[in-house]
Amino acid sequence: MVTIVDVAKHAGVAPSTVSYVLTGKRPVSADTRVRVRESIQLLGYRPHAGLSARARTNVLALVLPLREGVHLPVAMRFVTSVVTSARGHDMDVLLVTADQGAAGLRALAESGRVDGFLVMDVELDDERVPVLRQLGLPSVLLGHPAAVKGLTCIDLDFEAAGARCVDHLADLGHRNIGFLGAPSVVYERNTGFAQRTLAGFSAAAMRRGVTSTAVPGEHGHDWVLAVVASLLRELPRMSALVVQNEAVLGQVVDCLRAEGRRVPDDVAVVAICPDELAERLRLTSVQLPVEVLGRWAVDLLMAKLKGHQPPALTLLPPKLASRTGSKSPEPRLRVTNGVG
Amino acid sequence: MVTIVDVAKHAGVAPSTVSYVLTGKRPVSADTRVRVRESIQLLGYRPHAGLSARARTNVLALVLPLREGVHLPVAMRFVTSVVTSARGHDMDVLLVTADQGAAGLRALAESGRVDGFLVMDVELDDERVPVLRQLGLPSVLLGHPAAVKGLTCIDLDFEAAGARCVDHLADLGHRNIGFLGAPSVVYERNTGFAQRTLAGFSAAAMRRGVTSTAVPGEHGHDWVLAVVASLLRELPRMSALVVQNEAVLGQVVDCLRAEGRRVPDDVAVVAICPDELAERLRLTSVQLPVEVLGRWAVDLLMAKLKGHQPPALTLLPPKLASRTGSKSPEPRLRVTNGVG
DNA sequence: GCAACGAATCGAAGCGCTTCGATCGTGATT
DNA sequence: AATCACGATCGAAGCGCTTCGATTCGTTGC
Repeated sequence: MVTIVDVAKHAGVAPSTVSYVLTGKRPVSADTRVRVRESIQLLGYRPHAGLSARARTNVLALVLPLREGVHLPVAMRFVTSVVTSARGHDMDVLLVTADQGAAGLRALAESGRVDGFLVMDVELDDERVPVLRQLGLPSVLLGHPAAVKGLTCIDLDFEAAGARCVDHLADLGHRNIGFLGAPSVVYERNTGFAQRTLAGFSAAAMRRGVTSTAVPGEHGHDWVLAVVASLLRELPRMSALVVQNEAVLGQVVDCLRAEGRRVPDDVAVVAICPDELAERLRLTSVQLPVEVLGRWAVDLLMAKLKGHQPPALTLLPPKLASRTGSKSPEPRLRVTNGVG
Repeated sequence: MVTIVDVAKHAGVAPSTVSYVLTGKRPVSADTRVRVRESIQLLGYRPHAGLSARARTNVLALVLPLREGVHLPVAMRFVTSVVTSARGHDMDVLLVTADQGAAGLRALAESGRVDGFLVMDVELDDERVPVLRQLGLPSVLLGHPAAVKGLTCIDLDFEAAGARCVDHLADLGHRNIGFLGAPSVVYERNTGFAQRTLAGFSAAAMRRGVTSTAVPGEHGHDWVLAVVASLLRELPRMSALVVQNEAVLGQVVDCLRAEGRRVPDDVAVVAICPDELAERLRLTSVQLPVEVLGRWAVDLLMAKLKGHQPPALTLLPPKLASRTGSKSPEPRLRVTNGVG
């Protein structure tokens, strides 16, 4: 390993002089500066990251707490999208999955190992937000807390998404609509997307004069059975169900059928999930545009790195894809090409 | 800022003892350990990683060149597996997707940003291998080059996998077997898994006296059509086809059907791919145990970080899952729970 | 011609942490 | 009882880098 001392020796100066050439914290004569630069080049010296490191690392941190209730396949779609986008900007991605919370963020920022942060799974009152605000590094949130001032956030408009489901179903004549959401831990954590969807759903139900019930959706087959049963008990005339829970979506449909309800004839199911999943199960859905969100988030971060100041909040309007009428033939494998 | 010295003073021990409690590199009596832990807790001490050159960064680099022919969904399954395993060892993952080759590896190692390397998409004569050998940092290859001495590699035994497909089909009486492989760029790069599978396939075909033809499988619907047509032309009596190409697998089956061949009645298709995909298409397959490989790779790397010297090459025996006989009902969503 | 000045550079003392040889108690072995 | 062995702990020497007071040395002002 080439150290600053090696460079100093080679250039015939003191290590501190090399340091000053690197940091520019004290004036160095043009002559010496050139000589030191040459030695650095020649020896292939790279300052040890974390100590000097005011230089760009070309690494962005994707902070993704892998905690209970996070649906891994969907999370990984985000990762894929972020990684491929980052690649287009010549950036690598540090996947920070250990949840050390705000302290972890600060430590990472101070260690100088990354150029910026992409933060996922944001809670309404997230403890990491104040830290992000005062941090020297730029950051973008995938999802948004209650107060977004001074931040840069991008998210699907989940409130509108929840409302959109109700409106769609109410337009079709449904008067009793259930809502099966994320696992309860997600609500207990006050995770933004879950709370907002529910709020949008509830408000729209009230506005449209629709009777509704909402329940969280725990994982595990027995739980799903119980949850579906309780929905049917609480809302006997339930003719439509909105599901925001990728992990149990398929099981929910199965359970409804096991209870003797035809889907979608007896119970119309609308999912809020990535398109592919809804496509496979042939369910009407509000699309969760994972790829767009991931790419956009990276673009926003790169813009901030270049010194721009993008808007505090970018909300994508929800899009509903109706899949009731046309019973397509056997679902087909969606083919994704490798990256060229 | 709370330093290790503060903790040591508070606990009434030497700083080195605190360090040993933290790293576990030397035994510390249970009594002392508890006391030190309490002081750490009480003072809110957070070790400042990255200051000392020898400090662990708790980051492992997952080197995954995102180049043509790499199938992203499968690659991301590896990433998922690696990330969740790494999480269990309190490690984060730096996803290095930029293909700067050997130079990039060296730069990364010298920058001191990672503790070790996990290298994917390994070629038979990979330029990165000599660098990995002389690097100070431990590394594990997912896949293996021609010469593995001094390395640590883990891989599915693709040669056996190729042979296994032939044996299975030959046992069923097939005498004309096609092989549809990865895109041709993958072979041109001399990527290990592709070359080995083909070698195993060919050798087994010869051994069993089976007529065979092998073609690479480019992406894009028109290409697939052309490739399938050419296979049927070259091997008119082809009654079985081995496919090692996740990206076009579904299309291949579609094209065969479009050509009037029933699958599996006229043409038995055996895939080499992750189980889930084969399950969805209801195809017999040799399983590509992505999750196991990823987890095992991380375990190997952690073992090396602890100073152990695992075997140079670990090969997983291929497992064939037969899915012909039982036509299961409508494919069901495979549910994966979030991480708890 | 000599002191004062300031830019350029040096040397050494840290930074917080790891690591290694040394030391200090034990209990077990002769 | 003296010795040994060994686990637990300490002290000090680094690690690569920054930082700051000190030291040059060529200018300038008088």
